[in-house]
Amino acid sequence: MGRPPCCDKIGMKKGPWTPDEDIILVSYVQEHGPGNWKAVPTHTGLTRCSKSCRLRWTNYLRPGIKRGSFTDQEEKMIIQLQALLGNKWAAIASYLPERTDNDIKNYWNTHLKRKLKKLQVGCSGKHESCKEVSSANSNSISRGQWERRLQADINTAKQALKDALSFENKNLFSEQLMINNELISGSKPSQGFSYASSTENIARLLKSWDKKKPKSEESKCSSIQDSSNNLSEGTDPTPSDENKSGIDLSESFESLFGFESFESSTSEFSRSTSPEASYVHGERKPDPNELAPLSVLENLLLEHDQGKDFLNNFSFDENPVMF
DNA sequence: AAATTGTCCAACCGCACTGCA
DNA sequence: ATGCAGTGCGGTTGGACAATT
Repeated sequence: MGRPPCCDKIGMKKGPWTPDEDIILVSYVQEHGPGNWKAVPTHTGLTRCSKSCRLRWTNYLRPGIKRGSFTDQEEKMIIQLQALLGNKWAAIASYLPERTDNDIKNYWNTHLKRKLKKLQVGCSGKHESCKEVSSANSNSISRGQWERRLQADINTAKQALKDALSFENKNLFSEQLMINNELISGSKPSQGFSYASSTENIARLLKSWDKKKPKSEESKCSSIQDSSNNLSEGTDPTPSDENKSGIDLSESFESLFGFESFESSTSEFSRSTSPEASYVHGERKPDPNELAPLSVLENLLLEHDQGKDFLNNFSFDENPVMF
């Protein structure tokens, strides 16, 4: 089966999007909502294929996207979710609603993969877990060992998610929750809010084009702007270089955003971080089956009542990830 | 200063999945 | 049951920029 890709059509433009195109696309989505991408080129006159339009919206123009460096918490989450889910970037991204699957995938490929490899080489089999990983990598691991390792990884990841959902480790999630609550609660008209955010994205883009800044400067600028788009003023979740070097922003979030209860938190979290959250962002259709990632994991987690700080205590040395 | 190498990330490609006629 | 159309997803690429020689 199959059909020729839409991008094969003659006359379709490829390559980087211009601010003009972005504005046209955002205006269209503002008016008609996301979806029916097939109609976008014909309605807007954009010489882009529908797929390109969807991608541009999903990965760049969509409101609520956080750009800039990943926080330690995000990094840990990605590592653990990758261990649990594999390269299911969309599924992983559903737990980090501010990040696109593309972003996470890029981050994994450019940073984490290398980092983890380095660490594995670094410990060069001294550590018990390193031994296992290296032997697994060289295919000399027995099936039993492999299964135990796999089970351990799954348990580890389950624990991570459980802790992530727990009251004690609410920091990262309170941040996400706050953002999504804003979207969900309808404190502002959902479309108006969302697309206003998009307009800001465009404004940012135009600004950077105007200035013709070097790319690095531009992205720094983007981070700042996006942070202000996504969060209350004065709470920049994007780690600057200083933040990377140890300043924990989660505390400031904790002080700013209280939690009602574990139940309400988790249910909110479920809504906010499951693919449905993406729907709120205007990215996807609501699909009952898409509840799967978090619901299944939640069920898994609820089966086990063992609890321990995982995310906060996670270290690469102790938790090598196979890939 | 110029050339080379490395890094990052937006965008593309192609397959898979789903819904519909 | 079948084929088509639309969309989602993961892998890959290419260009811009940064760092190094």
